Amino acid sequence: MGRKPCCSKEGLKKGSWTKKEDLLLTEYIKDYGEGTGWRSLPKKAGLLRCGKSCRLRWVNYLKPGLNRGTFTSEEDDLIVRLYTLLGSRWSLIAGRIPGRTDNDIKNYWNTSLLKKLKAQGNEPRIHKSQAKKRRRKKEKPNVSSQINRKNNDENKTRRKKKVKIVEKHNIEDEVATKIEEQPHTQDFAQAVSDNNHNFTSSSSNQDGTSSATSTSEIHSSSQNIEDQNQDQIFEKLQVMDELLLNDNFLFPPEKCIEFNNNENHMLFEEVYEEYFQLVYENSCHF
DNA sequence: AACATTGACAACCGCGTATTA
DNA sequence: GTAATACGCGGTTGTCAATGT
Repeated sequence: MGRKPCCSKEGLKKGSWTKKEDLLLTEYIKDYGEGTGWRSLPKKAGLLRCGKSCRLRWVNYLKPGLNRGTFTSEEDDLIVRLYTLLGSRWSLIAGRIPGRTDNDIKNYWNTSLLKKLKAQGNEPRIHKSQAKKRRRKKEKPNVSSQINRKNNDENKTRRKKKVKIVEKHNIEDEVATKIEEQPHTQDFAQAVSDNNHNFTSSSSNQDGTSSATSTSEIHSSSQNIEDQNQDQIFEKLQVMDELLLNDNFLFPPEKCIEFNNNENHMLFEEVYEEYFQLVYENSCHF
């Protein structure tokens, strides 16, 4: 027994959207907003489409502020680095590139960027913890009832944790709390510095790979320490990623004019800068 | 000119997760 | 506490225009 389809397929239109449909959807969302429920939206808006289809059309094509121009080399670089760290978590990657959607980036990656990188002999490697997650996901058997039960248990725990975080009124407290939760990672800057120190014997090539030099034997013998450092850095990035997913942290400081007079602005700027510093300084080692 | 191939991107599908009844 | 429902994500497919033969 499979899951019920998200909507009845009978009488619903599929395929490319017409201008009229786009207009109906845009007008409806302009009047009532996005939060009215996608499932009921098509009926209310007078569309013969599945709610899912409406959401996709809005998010990927009609939503204001989307950047539909060609990808710049800076964006390419950022996508590669984020992919190396996060794997194919396109929505997370898109969240760091204003104006781009997950679908955009995914398509661009699959059709152009990956080929370009392969041609340069520069195929990115995903950080090992992301690779592990991927394997686990693939191996996971499809037993929905058991999983549902397990999920509900896990949901409960997550909800409790979430409530705990929401109760915190001060973002600074939240940052401090989350950092404290990470063992041996109290000082991000120090960790970056330590990490860089460990890699002083390595040099980044133009193609993004790293190569050992005169102290390669030290590098080799400290493999475990290096792994631990990478894991620590990666854990930090995950914590920061969680923080940056907070609405207040969504875009870079220069894009957040409303934060300019906000007491949290400096904190945001620091977290954001440190996040990207970590991405840039460590992605080639993952 | 006709057909085949390729590339880009829009859209669909199934699944996992979050929320609600 | 549980099952049903809704949402969002990532993988995949479909479509169409551009290019090659």
